[in-house]
Amino acid sequence: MSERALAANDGWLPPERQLAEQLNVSRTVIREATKRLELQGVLEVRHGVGIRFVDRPYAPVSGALELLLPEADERLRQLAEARVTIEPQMARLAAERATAKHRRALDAAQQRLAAAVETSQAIEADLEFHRILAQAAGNRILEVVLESLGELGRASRQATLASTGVARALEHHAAILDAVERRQGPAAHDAMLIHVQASANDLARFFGSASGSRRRA
Amino acid sequence: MSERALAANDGWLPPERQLAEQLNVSRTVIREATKRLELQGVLEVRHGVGIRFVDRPYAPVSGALELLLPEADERLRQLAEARVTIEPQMARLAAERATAKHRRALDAAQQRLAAAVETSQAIEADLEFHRILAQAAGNRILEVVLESLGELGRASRQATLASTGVARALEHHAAILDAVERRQGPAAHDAMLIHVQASANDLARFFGSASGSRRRA
DNA sequence: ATCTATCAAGTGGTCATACCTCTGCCCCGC
DNA sequence: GCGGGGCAGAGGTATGACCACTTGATAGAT
Repeated sequence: MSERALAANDGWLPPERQLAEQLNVSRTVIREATKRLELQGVLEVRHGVGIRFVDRPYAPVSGALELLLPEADERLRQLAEARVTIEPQMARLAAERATAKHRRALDAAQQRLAAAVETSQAIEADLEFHRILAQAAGNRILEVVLESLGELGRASRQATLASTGVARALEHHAAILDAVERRQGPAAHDAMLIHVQASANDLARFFGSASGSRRRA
Repeated sequence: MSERALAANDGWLPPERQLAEQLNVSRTVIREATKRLELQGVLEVRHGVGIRFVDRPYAPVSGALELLLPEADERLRQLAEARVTIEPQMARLAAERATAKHRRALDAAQQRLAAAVETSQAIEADLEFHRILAQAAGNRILEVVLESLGELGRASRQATLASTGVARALEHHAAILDAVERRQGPAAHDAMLIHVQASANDLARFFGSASGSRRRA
């Protein structure tokens, strides 16, 4: 418990054995602690490699939700519904609170989406756009929840983006972006509502189940 | 690995040592597993007593959010904002989907709130009302998220309920309940919006910070 | 007889040590 | 130059002992 202790030059922690000695506890308790922190999304433990810091506050949330809804199709339905519930409101907040930095980042994500050639790149750019919007909204709670939902729906985005192409997503994002630039909260809300409802409908069509349209918010 | 195995007559698991033997693994791995499951809200481990099953799918979520926003006042602000964002929408879904069973349970919670003498009883009845509403909405994801938020805001409810009394909460709940009975989604939405905005304003006043009113949803 | 303090059994929590498994990288042979 | 083998070091598991906490039974005082 001296000098640099567990300072971690890069994001890596000292080995478990060394850590145990530094903290004057047994390796057992170190292991239990790392396990907890891993589940909390603070650490990542890699067999044969080491332990490093990460920043995934959404990990516990997606984990819990995944465990909660094992059946993929019903999970996606509720996922889409949750997004329709939350994202438009969040877009409104984002439009009212976004700083210049946020707007630049949104712009960059939009350009990355336009330039994407691989589907995976498009997905990442799409997620990034929504993530920045959540950050701009200035509510960490909503941000983490949405991030978790995005994580759970990564696979579904694969399906929808592949079937409808990125053109429509680009169009929708542009409308949202425009509302944010003009600081028009309600407009951003409506634009986002259109966007997520379209995604929900795609998903419903993809699975052929019931569902349908939803009204205002 | 025979007979009743880890059947758990009541909700209790066999002791760790016995469990390890039954599953042919060391106690170490049993302990790591229980730790994980405890953090997932599936088990509760009590020193000197034993391990039992619980059902707290919201535990990881509240844990993550708590770790995310250590400062109490800012957390409560964002908490209130998140509730304003989500709960009205959820009330609308609940009004559209509630079964007779749900309506009876809401009624019971309402009566319990009216009959509460201790503040703690009132808090539980209040939480119960919102919980049932979330269940009626038929979206497990939103339900878990809201449950987590309720868990985090338990302390704040103490303050607001004590300062404003239960009378106003009863009134607001009655309006929501009425809308649910009549299956009026939008009415339920609006009634809930009034309710959570009032709570948010109480909180803001309680802390004397900035904040203020919020428009529609 | 009742109440209280003490104790003992059983539980999870920690420790120490040894060994297994996986990963990354160096180094040697080709 | 390149590819494969092996080595060092990381986390993963196994074991056996002991510590700390809860609970309830039990012996004692009142």
